[in-house]
Amino acid sequence: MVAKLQCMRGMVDLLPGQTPLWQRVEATAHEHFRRAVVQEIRTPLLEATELFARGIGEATDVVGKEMYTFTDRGDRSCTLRPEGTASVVRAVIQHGLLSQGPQRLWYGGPMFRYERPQAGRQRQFHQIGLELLGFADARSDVEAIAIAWDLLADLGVQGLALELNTLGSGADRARYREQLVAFLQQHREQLDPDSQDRLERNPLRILDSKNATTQELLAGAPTLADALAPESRERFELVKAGLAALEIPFTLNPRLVRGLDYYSHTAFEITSSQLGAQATVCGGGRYDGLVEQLGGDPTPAIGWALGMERLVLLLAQGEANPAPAPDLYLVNRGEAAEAAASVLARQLRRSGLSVELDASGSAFGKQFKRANRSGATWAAVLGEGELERGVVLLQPLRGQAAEEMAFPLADLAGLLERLKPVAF
RNA sequence: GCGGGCGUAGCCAAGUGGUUAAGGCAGCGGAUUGUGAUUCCGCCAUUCGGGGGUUCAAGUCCCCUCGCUCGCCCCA
Repeated sequence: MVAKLQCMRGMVDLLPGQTPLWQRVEATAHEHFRRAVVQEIRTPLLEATELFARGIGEATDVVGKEMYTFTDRGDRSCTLRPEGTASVVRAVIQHGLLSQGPQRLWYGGPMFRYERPQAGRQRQFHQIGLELLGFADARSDVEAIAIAWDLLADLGVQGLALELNTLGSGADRARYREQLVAFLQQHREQLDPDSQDRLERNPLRILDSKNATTQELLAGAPTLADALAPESRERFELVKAGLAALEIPFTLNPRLVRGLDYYSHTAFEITSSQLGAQATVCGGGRYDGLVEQLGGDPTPAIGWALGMERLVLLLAQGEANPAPAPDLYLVNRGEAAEAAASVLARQLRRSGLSVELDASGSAFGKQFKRANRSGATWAAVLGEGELERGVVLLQPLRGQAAEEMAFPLADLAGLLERLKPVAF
């Protein structure tokens, strides 16, 4: 036997039992975006590596070690997108969309990161994301968060928590970064190895460390909140007040530091305790500097990304969807009758019914067995006898009384009238 | 990249060195050549993720490797 082929590590197939749930999530998201007047944008999966290097930040793990990067035949360095924001911003700049005013955009689709897979984390994963570009007001932060919150609530996800923090302006962060590094340098030996490493590369991320002794040490460290300029502080108060006015509950998490470089001011995560180690369902924040950093005019913006796999995990509860039952199962046998059955199946399908046509040519008993198991509401029988009489036999499969009715093949309208109310 | 657990059929699963790898579900064929329940009968792993080794003998022990899984890191 030839060695079995299987999909690559960290890549998964979504089988027919799972796709209905994905479709429901996507349809719900689309509807929420429609109501919020947010338009879809689709960008290529493949981008020049430089886009992510410049946009996300060289110091981040995503860029440093998780990207699917390769050289194409034209010797260009290409990367499979590890997230959506950089591409959206690139497209917006490239096509001058902001000259037409602020943009309210959403995107969806696969993202790629070369990581070790675990619960709620794959190498190819899917995100749905929102980007509001050209909006500076704190109310846009509130609106972005509210859209995510309401979408998740509408889907029926239980046990979610919104965590909120502010990273301040770029100037605030630079100031705080110095204070933090100065403090931590004095206690360098007490830091865990990872945090020591981050002291040079990305010191703010140390705040997020799960190491217990590092966290004890941080208790005495200067806080980001204290380093905020008054305007930044006021801005954050407005965001909190806006969320409170919408009755969206949140908890403040001063250690919430987004991993990607481009965030500023509002940062948030929506998490679930039921997800294991990868608890974040939705993460986002404000990124006022990114558009300019990628070559556009300075533009304030806020956005978030929602992890589809994690969301589906929360909704699935291990339940697989059964195969959908057809409205009608068409039993047929005999050369001429089989040909007529194909025609009939097509006519019925054109009328909107779901019809399973038995193409096996097996004995009637066998076909009926399959008809019954298909879960169909009706069995229709078209054999040589029926064809000669120009009728099709109709039999309800749900009830025990197997009342058979003959309908003229020519009178398709009458047949449909009989079928539709029950077939639904 | 690092650490723990696990790989027997499409799925669940017995088997802890001794002759032919239980069982269940699903599937397929038949009993029933024009009618769906149930039942009954038959079929469905020359092989235990893959490779090497130890042994008279390996699904069972050892090594390597691949994959899955949970966690670290990181993030959605």
